[in-house]
Amino acid sequence: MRYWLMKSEPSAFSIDTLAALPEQTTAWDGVRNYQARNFMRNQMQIGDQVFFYHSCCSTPGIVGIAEVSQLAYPDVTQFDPASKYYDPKATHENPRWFNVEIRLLRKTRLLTLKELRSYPELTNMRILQKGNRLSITPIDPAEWKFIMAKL
DNA sequence: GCCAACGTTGGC
DNA sequence: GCCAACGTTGGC
Repeated sequence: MRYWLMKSEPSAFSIDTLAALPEQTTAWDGVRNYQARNFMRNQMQIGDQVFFYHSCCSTPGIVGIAEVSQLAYPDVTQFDPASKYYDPKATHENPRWFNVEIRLLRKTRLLTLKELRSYPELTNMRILQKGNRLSITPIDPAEWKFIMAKL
């Protein structure tokens, strides 16, 4: 089993949006970055654990724990001309973009980016590196354990 | 709103 | 295959 961190902008889709859904499950669609896609398509397994992270907000940080509840399948928004995630180069025969589904396990306190930066144990985290923009990043098991103990 | 960093596109 | 231009991300 692997561990991940997945970013979402709360103005678009927050932890509370997820919590309010009937099954507390959502398709992680709209990812248009090849590295992030490859993580979902090639590596994510059902049961993988996920930190849900709020980015692009006044206080970015980890706000919840989720798990992968469905393996990757073609992202339906790439075929929808009305969607802002529409990709004219994608076809049903040869889809470009994939998404997993995740289910909320629980909300947590807000563990801020600032606090993450304060722990020497976490200095190698991808999300703390300068210039990092990747919306899905793997988390080291030791880092996962360390963060869990702080939540 | 600013700006640095990064990814993607497209001309050559 | 290179690289400049452009668009996007995301912290501050």
